[in-house]
Amino acid sequence: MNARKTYSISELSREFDVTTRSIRFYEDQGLLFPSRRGQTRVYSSQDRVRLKLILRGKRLGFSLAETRELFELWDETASGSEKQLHLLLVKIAEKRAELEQQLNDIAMIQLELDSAEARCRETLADLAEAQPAAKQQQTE
Amino acid sequence: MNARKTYSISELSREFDVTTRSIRFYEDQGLLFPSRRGQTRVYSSQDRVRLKLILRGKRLGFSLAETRELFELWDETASGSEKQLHLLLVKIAEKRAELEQQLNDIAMIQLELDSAEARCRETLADLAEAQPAAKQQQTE
DNA sequence: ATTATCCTTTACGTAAACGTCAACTTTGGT
DNA sequence: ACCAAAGTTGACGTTTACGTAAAGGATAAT
Repeated sequence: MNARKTYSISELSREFDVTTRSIRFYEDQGLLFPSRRGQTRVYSSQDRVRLKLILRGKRLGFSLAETRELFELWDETASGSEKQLHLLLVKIAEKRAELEQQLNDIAMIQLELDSAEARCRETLADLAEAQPAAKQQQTE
Repeated sequence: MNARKTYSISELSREFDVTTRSIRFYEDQGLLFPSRRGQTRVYSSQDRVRLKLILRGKRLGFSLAETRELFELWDETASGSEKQLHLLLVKIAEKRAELEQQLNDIAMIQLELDSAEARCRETLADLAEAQPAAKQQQTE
């Protein structure tokens, strides 16, 4: 029922634009556990989702260790004791806080970019005025 | 007119919770240019702003090299040729795109956290039902 | 004057996240 | 049967972003 397609390492490599070396490294670090056909790695759609999450985390500056920790806590959820579950809730709250901080940072940097762009365009306008109609691109 | 306070390296270190080692390293890498009183570094409020930007960038996973590049382009803006200015606009657009991607990533991860938390709470509820009133904290 | 506290440079060490061979094995296609 | 393509396991190299002394100069307080 759950999309039972499987993937080779190079398929995933191409799809997510990441080297096979990296994918194997993530496995080394305990983030992925593909099954094997002979000695060849076979990735399930679950593995694929995990890889997607790893890369998403990376783009946000999460370390592989952090991501792995979350994976582990998540995996324990099924059989988790009450303590484990509360711990996971705490971790989730922590991540939420981090993301809030990042949203804040992004908003601030966007403001910086706004003003940088404005100043940049002003300077360009000044140049255009001092040196009128030198080549007239699509200024309009 | 522009808040002319100055800062020592340890002041900045405390304010932003970053080691003096790091601050000096950022200078090494061409991100900061404090003036000197004798051989002691003296940071202006401009330098302080830059440090803030550096750290903000770091939290978003920007490398020091990337941040430095932006600083350099920005510094060139004042005396910039048309080409330089257009280049800066391009870079600004690139950064905007990155930030968009990050916003996307954050939104996705927030969804993941939502569902993780929900499942976690469900499991906890199930436990509470199977093992009723064992210690009754503030479940309500 | 003498601690104590900052600050400095120089230099070597390190952890994370891969890149880059090298040296095989496996496998699908002709 | 055979070759090229894809996959495998080491093992060592590299970059980034600092940590960690080591050895000494400058300054403020006692």
